[in-house]
Amino acid sequence: MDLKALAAHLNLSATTVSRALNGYSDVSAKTRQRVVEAAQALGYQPNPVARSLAMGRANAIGIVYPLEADDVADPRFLQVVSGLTEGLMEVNMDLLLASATHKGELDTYDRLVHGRRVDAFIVARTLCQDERIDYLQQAGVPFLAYGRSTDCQAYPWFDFDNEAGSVLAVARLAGLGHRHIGYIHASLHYNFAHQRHAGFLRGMAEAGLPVAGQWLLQAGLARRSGYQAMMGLLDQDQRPSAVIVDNNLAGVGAVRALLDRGIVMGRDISVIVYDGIPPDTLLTQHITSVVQPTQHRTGKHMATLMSRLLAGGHPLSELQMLCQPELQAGDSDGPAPG
Amino acid sequence: MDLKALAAHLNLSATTVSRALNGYSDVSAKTRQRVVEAAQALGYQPNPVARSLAMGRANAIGIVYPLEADDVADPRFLQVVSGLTEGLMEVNMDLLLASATHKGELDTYDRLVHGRRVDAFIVARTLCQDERIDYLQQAGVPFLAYGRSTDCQAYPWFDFDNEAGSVLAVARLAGLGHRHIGYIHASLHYNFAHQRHAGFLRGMAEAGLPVAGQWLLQAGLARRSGYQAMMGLLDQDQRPSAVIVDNNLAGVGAVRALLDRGIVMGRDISVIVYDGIPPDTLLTQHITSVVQPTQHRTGKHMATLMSRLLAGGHPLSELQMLCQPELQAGDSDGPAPG
DNA sequence: CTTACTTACCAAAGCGTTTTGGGTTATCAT
DNA sequence: ATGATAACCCAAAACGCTTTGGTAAGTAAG
Repeated sequence: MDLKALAAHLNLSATTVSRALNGYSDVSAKTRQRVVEAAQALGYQPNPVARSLAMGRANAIGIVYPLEADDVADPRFLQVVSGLTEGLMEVNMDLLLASATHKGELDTYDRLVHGRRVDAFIVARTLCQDERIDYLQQAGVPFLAYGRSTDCQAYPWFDFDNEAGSVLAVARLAGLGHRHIGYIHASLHYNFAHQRHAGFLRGMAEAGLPVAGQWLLQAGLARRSGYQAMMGLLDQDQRPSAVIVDNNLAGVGAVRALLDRGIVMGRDISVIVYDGIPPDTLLTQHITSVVQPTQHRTGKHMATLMSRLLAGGHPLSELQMLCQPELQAGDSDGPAPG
Repeated sequence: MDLKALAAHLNLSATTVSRALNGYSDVSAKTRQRVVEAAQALGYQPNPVARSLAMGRANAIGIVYPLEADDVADPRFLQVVSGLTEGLMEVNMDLLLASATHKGELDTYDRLVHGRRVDAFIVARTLCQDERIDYLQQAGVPFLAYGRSTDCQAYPWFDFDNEAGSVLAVARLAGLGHRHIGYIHASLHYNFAHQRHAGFLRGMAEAGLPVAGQWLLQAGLARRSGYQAMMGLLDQDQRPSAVIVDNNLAGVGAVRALLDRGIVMGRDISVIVYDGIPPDTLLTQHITSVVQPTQHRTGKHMATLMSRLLAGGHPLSELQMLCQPELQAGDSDGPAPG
């Protein structure tokens, strides 16, 4: 059942049927209804390939993920993708997944956009200085960044207010009387880590607390790495009475380290972790967390931004979205000792 | 740079250029080389959309995953997808990701295939009786199953020899002198669980060992569930001296339960887990495991099968692939006590 | 020197839409 | 009545490729 057949069945031209279905105004209400009903009844579905060819758009967006990165295995990624596909479906767009070695990532963008397979990209895991963004900007390829880079004035992005999240966390601990607060963070090349780190410093300053260099530890984006960082912290002569971990991967490791050492969270030490602790880790305590919208909602938000981007005509302000984090209280923190 | 432009540049017809590039035999070697070189030099890339329209194929395959399932978060899924995209890229196909609620899953297939967005599907997490497979078979939509259903004669699939894997595991434990072997498994509606379970029974029979019903426990596909199952096993009056867990999600939980109880693997109890234990779990021991090709290689294998399927003309035997598992020795098992 | 193949190429007809640039009829003020 | 305006509708071109059904030139066989 193609457009021509439908048109013949209705004694109309293909043009009119097409325009009726696509909401053009030069079709009478009566005709439009007739068309829509017939399309429904006969189960007509436009051929997206023909559509794309005629319109010069692929009606698909691409997402490239690096093959060898630790975070390929990050389940959260898949959840974002899930929300994304759902949102894109509503505007009749497809999501194309491509993989690339880190080295070949730019080539992959090139191939996809040059080959007109996708209309735009989503760039995930943004770095402070991100060559992918530089490349796409310079090549004039539309994209939406999941996370801002340092210089983010000129392109669309979706991000969390990471700085505010850390300020929130510090304020909570300071309110509980903590004066010695440690901080475990991912590589500051990741902008989310950079922002959260900045927020930590600002929060400490606002609370009038000193920042101790030896309690500022960098960990990789991996559970084991967080484990080691926390162990390192615990082995120091002077321990902080509270610790913030800037990502949940390292957070899981950090919490496990405390358990292994028999240190009770909420009593012996206070812990706040970003993004909570996923239930698959078999840790029973409720960790006090800085939380953001669910990954799934995040995906839907990005779909919205994406459709605006492709529709065109939206000012940049409507293509940038900042989500405020919240503090979710658990029982992993408590009043400072003494 | 489109085909016509390239043809004009070469003083050839578009037909000839197209046929030269697509390996038709009615082009002289000299001309073909000239064309290929010019295409290379001018950076010509065929427009896949136009191509698809002309050929009546989408040049894309679809993979639908359920939104609410536990295993959306399964990192292994993403790794398979990674290998898949890589393999498909080589044959110039795209991977389209779609999500669906379990309820709406069949509709999604319908929409994608009816809308000619994809040429074929990959069906993952196959059940013994799988309505998706029934549907696709009956609808005449090409697909490749990742895992067989019970009745798997008539369609293409990729699978592991799960039964052999369990036989291997039992034989190893029996060889170590174990006579009392427990088994924790996922829902037998999953065919992989069914097959592994059958293999367990066969292995026990072949070793002349009795199967104790109270040591045959079902757990969900989740770490917590495996934790609880192992705890249940440990709380019984009589404990087995060895346990096999049929999936690594439950396996992680089971191992954690042993650690929490202070039971030392390899000394107090022997443990074999399917698919190993991912490094993100912060468990230090090397668990003896039934292992399969990496997820990434699995994906590439599936890409191969898929391209055969779409090329047509291959007998079913070349569209079905069974991988043999191996036993990877660790230090979580040891001789039976006494 | 035909006849019959083979080789190397090409014009034109699709593929199923959207878009362009009208055209026809009714409506309305003049 | 008449020109202008609006409201509907449509034929044909375009999108960039593949495929069909040739033709012309060269070669081999009769």
